[in-house]
Amino acid sequence: MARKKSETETSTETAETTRRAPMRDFSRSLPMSLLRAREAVMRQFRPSLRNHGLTEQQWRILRALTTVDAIEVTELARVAFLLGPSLSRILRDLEARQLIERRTAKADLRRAVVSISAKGLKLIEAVAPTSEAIYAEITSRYGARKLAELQDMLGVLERSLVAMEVAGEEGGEIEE
Amino acid sequence: MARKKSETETSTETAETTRRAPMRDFSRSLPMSLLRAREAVMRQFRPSLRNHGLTEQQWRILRALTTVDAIEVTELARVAFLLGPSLSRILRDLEARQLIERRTAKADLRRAVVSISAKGLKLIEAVAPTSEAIYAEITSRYGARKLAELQDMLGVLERSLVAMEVAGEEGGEIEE
DNA sequence: CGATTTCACTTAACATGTTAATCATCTCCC
DNA sequence: GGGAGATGATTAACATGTTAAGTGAAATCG
Repeated sequence: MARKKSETETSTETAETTRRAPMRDFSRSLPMSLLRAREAVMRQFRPSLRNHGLTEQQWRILRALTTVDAIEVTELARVAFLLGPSLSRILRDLEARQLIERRTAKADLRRAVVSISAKGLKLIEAVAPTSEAIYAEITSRYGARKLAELQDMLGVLERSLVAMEVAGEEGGEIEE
Repeated sequence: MARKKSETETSTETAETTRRAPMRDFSRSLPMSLLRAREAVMRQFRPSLRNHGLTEQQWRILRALTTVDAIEVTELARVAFLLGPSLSRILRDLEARQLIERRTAKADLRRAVVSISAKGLKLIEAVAPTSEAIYAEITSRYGARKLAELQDMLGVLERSLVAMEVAGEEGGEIEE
């Protein structure tokens, strides 16, 4: 079905009639909804970050570092929601740009402790006003109450999915 | 502030007390909430896709192709929510694996038209049951009603952000 | 102790995200 | 109809996502 070549049309747009309707189910899936929403949000921030020579992830790391004195790499990965390998690379670059400082823990030579540098702090302070203005604009447009509600629902979703993972492993997957 | 070395502690976990509280604001931002929620969802699907040799994006493309007879590359990018360069690479690989077919439009030699192959369809049919089971499980755990509401809210957010972009450009950024 | 295992982090390898540049075609307008 | 500009698609270059493997140090247990 849906094979008709649309003879009543001007023909430069073949299949224009064929594709409109049946795609809905797919593009309305939960992963796609989340992806598009997040992309729409980040599209607001990226230009400003880019003007300051920062990627989204680099910003996340520096932003997280401003809230602590110092932090171990693994914990930083958890907080900034980055995988170890990504974090490793980014920290190498940020250190080369002298935006962060890294030292090894005295008690455990495996662990590295990271903190933001003065230069890094200055950069953050340069970006923050724009970022906060954008965030405020988003909040105002969407509604502060609704935004809080949305984030609550996202949190609940996240937790129910974590519970789902646990339930799927309780048999004993020790098959290495 | 918050510089005390925690002399009352066993000292292997320096800064353990320093970092718990002050991180909240950051990790509760809207982009982080969306990112974590989406990751929690995708974590459910990735293993199954991986078992069938598909990445998330390859699956999105094939899944989109099942809903149309054929589709132009640009339109496919829009529907599968991928940027052109990513799509280009993935289509090259999927074509090499004979999961899709590609031909050039007769009316406009710039345009390429893509469709799923029999082999691709078979693959989709092999993956779909597991995917749908997972989706059903998510729906059941989170609640169908709440899920629909969440997706509505995400859609509203997306649209209000698009409106925001337009508003930010209406002065005339003709500065090349 | 000392071998084995675990742990923190890094590298490696490949796939995708992101922006800019390139290439071929197509449109439009004179 | 021919040249300037627009358009569809790809390629290039760099950053990150993702999984597996590697490396060195610490914990564990015999």
